[in-house]
Amino acid sequence: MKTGERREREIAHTRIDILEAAIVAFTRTGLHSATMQDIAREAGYTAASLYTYFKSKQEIVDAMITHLTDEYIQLYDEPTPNGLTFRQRFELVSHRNLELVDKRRNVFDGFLNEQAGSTLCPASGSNQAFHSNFGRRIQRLTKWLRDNAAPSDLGGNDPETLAHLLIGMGFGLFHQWRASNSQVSFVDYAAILTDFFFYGVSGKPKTGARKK
Amino acid sequence: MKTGERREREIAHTRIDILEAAIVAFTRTGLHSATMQDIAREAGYTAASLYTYFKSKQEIVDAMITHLTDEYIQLYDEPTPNGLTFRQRFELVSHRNLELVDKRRNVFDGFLNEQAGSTLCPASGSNQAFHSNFGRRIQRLTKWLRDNAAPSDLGGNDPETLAHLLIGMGFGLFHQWRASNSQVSFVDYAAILTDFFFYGVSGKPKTGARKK
Amino acid sequence: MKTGERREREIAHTRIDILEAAIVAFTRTGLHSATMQDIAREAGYTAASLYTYFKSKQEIVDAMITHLTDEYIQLYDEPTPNGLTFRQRFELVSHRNLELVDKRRNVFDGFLNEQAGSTLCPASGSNQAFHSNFGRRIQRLTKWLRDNAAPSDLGGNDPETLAHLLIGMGFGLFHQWRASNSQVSFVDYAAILTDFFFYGVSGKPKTGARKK
Amino acid sequence: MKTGERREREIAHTRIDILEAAIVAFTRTGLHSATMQDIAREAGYTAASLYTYFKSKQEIVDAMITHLTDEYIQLYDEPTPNGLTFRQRFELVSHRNLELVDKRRNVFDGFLNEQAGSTLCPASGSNQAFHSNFGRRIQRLTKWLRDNAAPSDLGGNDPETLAHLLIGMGFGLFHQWRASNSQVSFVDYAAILTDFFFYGVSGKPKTGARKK
DNA sequence: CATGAATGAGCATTCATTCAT
DNA sequence: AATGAATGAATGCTCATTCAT
Repeated sequence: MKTGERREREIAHTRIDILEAAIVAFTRTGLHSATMQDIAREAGYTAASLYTYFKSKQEIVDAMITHLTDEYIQLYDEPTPNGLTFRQRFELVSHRNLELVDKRRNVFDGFLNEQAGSTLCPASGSNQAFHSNFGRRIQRLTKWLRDNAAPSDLGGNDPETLAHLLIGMGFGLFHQWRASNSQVSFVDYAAILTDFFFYGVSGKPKTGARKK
Repeated sequence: MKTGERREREIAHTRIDILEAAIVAFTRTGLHSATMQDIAREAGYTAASLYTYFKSKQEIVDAMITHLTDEYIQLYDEPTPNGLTFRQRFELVSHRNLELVDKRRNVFDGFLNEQAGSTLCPASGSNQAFHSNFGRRIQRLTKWLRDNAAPSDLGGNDPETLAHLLIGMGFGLFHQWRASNSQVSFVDYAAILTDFFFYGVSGKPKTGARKK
Repeated sequence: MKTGERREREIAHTRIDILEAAIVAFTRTGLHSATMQDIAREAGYTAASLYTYFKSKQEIVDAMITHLTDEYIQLYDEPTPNGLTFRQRFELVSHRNLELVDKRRNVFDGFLNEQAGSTLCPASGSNQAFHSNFGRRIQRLTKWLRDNAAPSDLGGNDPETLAHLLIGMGFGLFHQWRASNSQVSFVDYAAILTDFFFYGVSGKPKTGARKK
Repeated sequence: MKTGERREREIAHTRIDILEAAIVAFTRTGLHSATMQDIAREAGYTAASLYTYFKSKQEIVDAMITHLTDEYIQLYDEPTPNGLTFRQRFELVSHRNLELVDKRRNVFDGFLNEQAGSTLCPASGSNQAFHSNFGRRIQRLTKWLRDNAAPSDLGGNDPETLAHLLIGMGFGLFHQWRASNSQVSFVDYAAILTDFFFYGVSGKPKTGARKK
């Protein structure tokens, strides 16, 4: 007889399976167009069964967004080698970041397609979940900047503003990558992102004046 | 009896009216949630009447996106005073840009809410319209950079990449603006955008070393 | 072009048609079992069309109950010949009453079947409508008793109590009639009802003591 | 190891427990709205377990109706003191009757609410159970009248008709009682019922004229 | 025997779209 | 040209019932 604990673990596992299936289904068909049947089919269940694990479609959507956000946030919790400069840490984390986006590229494709395709279309209640989760991303990145950069490293810029700029830049580069259809991995954009983040269009100073 | 030309002008006018109504309806209720009746009510017609001017709801959505993109693109066609430096021209255009976003803020709110809320949800094939229109924005901005900046102004960066970064940054700042609930106008972010675009976090060089 | 008034009349007419169809459907299949499709089929529409005239299934149910109650109440508003004794008026109205039940026998069959079949099963919101409409029946009958009987005619009994007893007796007799499968019309029970109402089991006094 | 007999007794006991739970569940939520889970929860089982004791939900409903009817019928089998007049016996049995209704008031509330609320809604074939059980009530009351009343006591009325009238009157009074929200016990209506049963609205003859 | 899990069969409701007037 | 009315096609969700454990 399974212990309650074990059962709970199984349920949690099934929930994750369903969420991953939902990601696939939503990514393929769109957040709104994807039906419970689509998700169920992808997960290997019938639509009715999903209600054993989630109360409603909305709950699945919300949990999925939170799931993706959790995954993103964990990225900043992974340890980094000691003794790196801020710029080196930045590049490392950017690399991880783009790596994750690459892994989840379909999700963002969906995002670009639907969102852009629509350019607008606030559903009903999902917004809540998205909003708070977008906020969580911003906050985690903001905290990372505060923890890893000296104020002088940020040129006196507000870390929260920089977080918004960075996430926006990520979207922009992602779009270019997808549009280019090139074979390069998205992580290769980390260098561009880093350079631009530190120096903008003016580029790294050529003179040796940057001693410190 | 109206001439064919006059009729055509009237039809074109009605189409624009409907598109503006659609923007309001979609912005209020969401791209997917907004029904033909919602749009019709906003436009002062009945749902059935919309079919006189558009073949389907999708066509309205597509036309609306194109309409908004046209509006955006025109922004770059407005004349600018002569004798400005690149940075001055950049700031001026950024200002116009954010001004337009401010005017259409509800549209972008919708975008952030629904899209982000969903983070994904590609309709079915409609995305085509978005995609091509997003591309048009990128292209126009890219062209503007090419026309207005000397290669050295861009630090050797690819104008198209910069266009992607800029549009992404715009989204990021817009989100911060909306989340902050402050009374500042969005156009005030033009300075931040400009500074960051030119120097990244390192900021404008303080020393006179940048003579040349 | 139809005037608004004429349109309204048409809508009202269609609503009644649907209610009558609903009575048939509900009577045949049961209040809960009958689907919107059942009602629509009976009314010659599709299920979707019913929503043009009613907001929900519940609204149809409520309107139907009210419709039936209205019909019942009107029965007491029809004029009666002058110069009748209370007993004569009572018998006349009873006659009309049973006549209506006869006409609507299927409705009451449904009532007996489902209700009895279940003997209990308070749905969800329909109760409200039923309750208030059952109350309306009681009140109208109570008023009729007050208007048509001198207190001495009622032997000092509370008219409202008598109304409850009468309606209950009607149900009881109806059940007997349906169970007996006899060819007699239900209106023939009016005499039994009247005799019992006036004298109970003791029956009409045999002596001529019932002068004036 | 339990003997087959003992097991059978246990099963029968569990069945009764489930039926009582069903009464509570149906009474609370309605015959149709109450789900197997509702019943199971009330009975301290899971829905699946109910199928060990009953073949289907319908079987539970039917058994429950029969259970309630059995309880009602037993009422007439309880001994009554000797030497009472018919009227005294009638009043005694009426008292017991209303007492039972009082005890089961929720059941009848459900009846009034749902049934009346619907006024119709025959399930599908379940009605059979109700019908036959309603008939059993009538028959038992009819038999009681035959056993306890001399033909003259009934004024020559058909006992079966009287049984229908009485049960109907009971429903009518019950409704009044519930609607009045008064603190009186329902058994207090026994006097009204008795008086009306014997004399109708004309009331007990005041004069001694009713000799012979 | 009890049950967690799974499911098939339905059902009310919505909505883009058509068409006669 | 405008619209009231009608509808086909979906969709989320519920629930009685089954079955392996």
